[in-house]
Amino acid sequence: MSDNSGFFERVYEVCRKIPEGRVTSYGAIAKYLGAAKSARMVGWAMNSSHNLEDVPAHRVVNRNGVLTGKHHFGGSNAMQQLLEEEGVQVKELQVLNLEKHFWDPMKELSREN
DNA sequence: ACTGTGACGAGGG
DNA sequence: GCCCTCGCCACAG
Repeated sequence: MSDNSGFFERVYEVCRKIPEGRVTSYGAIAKYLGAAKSARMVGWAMNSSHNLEDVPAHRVVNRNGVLTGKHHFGGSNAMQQLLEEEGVQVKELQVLNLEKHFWDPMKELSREN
């Protein structure tokens, strides 16, 4: 834990901080890590975190609010299912009321919390 | 050491 | 307003 030796570990940590019923974008996480241009790396990091149950990758969607990574969740709509179970409305792999469910790490983690 | 990749994002046509 | 292209940067082979 806290093995911030690599960029990936950073992503994992932020993902774990995502509260239930909330979603964030790869770009938001990347920006929080100081690498806004490495949004792609965030998603890729999730690929490695795929084995880690501590990382709720299903709460991470793209800027469009689309469950882009659902394809990596086992090929089923497990990702959408999980989000709906948490109270996030999802329609056709797209999160409804994204702004309402959006969770900004920079904003939320920036505060005292 | 080098190249390719990749669950994105922003910009341009 | 939608579709396409480019950029980007850390990690794996």
